[in-house]
Amino acid sequence: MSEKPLSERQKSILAYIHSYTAEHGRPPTIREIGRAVGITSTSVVNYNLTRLKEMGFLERDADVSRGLRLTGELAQAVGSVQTAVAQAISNLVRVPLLGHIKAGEPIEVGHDNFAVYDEEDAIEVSASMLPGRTNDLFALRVSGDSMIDAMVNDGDIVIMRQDSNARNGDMVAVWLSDDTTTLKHFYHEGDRIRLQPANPTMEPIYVDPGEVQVQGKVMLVLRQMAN
Amino acid sequence: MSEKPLSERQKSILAYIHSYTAEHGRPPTIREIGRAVGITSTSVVNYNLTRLKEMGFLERDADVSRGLRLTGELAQAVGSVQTAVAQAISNLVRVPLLGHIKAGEPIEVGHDNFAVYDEEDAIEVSASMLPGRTNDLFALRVSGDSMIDAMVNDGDIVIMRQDSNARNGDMVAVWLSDDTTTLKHFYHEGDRIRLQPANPTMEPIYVDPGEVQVQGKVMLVLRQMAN
DNA sequence: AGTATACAAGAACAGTTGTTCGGTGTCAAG
DNA sequence: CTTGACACCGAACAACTGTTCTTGTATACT
Repeated sequence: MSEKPLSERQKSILAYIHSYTAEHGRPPTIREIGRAVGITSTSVVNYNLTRLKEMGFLERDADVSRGLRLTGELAQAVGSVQTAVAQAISNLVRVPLLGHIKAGEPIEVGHDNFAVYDEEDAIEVSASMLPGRTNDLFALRVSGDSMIDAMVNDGDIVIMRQDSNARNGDMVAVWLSDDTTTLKHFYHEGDRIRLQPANPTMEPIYVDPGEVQVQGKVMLVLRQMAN
Repeated sequence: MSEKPLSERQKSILAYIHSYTAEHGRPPTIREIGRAVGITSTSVVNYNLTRLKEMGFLERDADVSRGLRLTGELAQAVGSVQTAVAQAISNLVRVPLLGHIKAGEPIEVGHDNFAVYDEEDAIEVSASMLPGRTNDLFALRVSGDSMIDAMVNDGDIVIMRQDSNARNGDMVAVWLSDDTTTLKHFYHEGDRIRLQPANPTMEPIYVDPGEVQVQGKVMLVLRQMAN
């Protein structure tokens, strides 16, 4: 009995209930439906509503004005929506993809406005993976193989937080005085700085504090394998 | 005029409209409000509704049953919500974090039901980074340094698609006959298989098709640098 | 033909619902 | 004390709304 296809009339009734509810915040009356779909008699609307209810498309509260509500799609989208939206939106961070990071160049940060929500080039990540503030984050795409000692490949995306003060253990993007940019673990050791590659088989390098300029702190590395 | 505090009665009216709408998918009638708040006369409810409307807490459609709707919070949460939900949810993929991947062990996949939406251990990623189906994805945390030749570090998270048929160029998780699991680029070459490390400085290995078992296809690698 | 079923239309009914109007009590300003 | 704004109550009204009943049409099946 549930295999019968919906008639055009029933489809437009469902569509009208959907749009009307979305627009007015309440379900339409039987006569409003009839007027919209082109039915002069309320009984015909009622007939089709009963049919649609039997097919499971909507629920009805007897003897209650506007006592109908769509099941599934919209019922959830109106009923339990505030929680779903709150969770989904609050857990989703949109990080602008601002440029590239290459070995021989400083990091190019196009504009300094990080509160971007409608950009096309952006990376969406769960907020649970990015602790702290989420408004001073930006993403860069790695160009070239020069970062392989940091376990970062060509094409990888690094999400960074703009911060010129690094703490011990942080992985930072540093611009060295020899015009190279690398990603290394940062350690203050007395009057010099140890830059430790992420790859444990590789040796650290030691530099003077004046030779390094911390461009930002790496928060997350993303690598897409398939497109 | 807008600085007057809400009376207890008005606050409970607003609360009732909110909860009633969330529960039934339609605004309450004047008499339903009166019954809930403890007002016997419909005119008093109407009086307070007019007052609340003047204060900007709700809108009213004259001469329409249930013709009231909360402004702000709920009006948005009901009106423009389906688009927000559609965007937020459709762009957000929740990948279950099923276990660990180590060098000396096959991949352990706890349960074979991937349609997990309420698990605690899950990774949320933008759907734009995960092409194709999103229901047969799972995530594994890498243990140990055995994957450094695949540019994958200890603690990294790999998101994989369950797929035993690999195509040339795919990065796959393979279980070799010597009881090691590695991540390599997969290439069919005649009657043997070439497994190419992601690190371009490392040499490939060649194996017989019978010696490899493809556990899945790597879609994404995640590395959290800071917690 | 006869029958059953799905679909549709119009009318009428009864309960619901927003609105309005007269009246009451309180409280502070004039 | 009087006045008026404010909050409230009860009742009545007219319009709205869901339901039901009767009738009609078209199609398929026996």
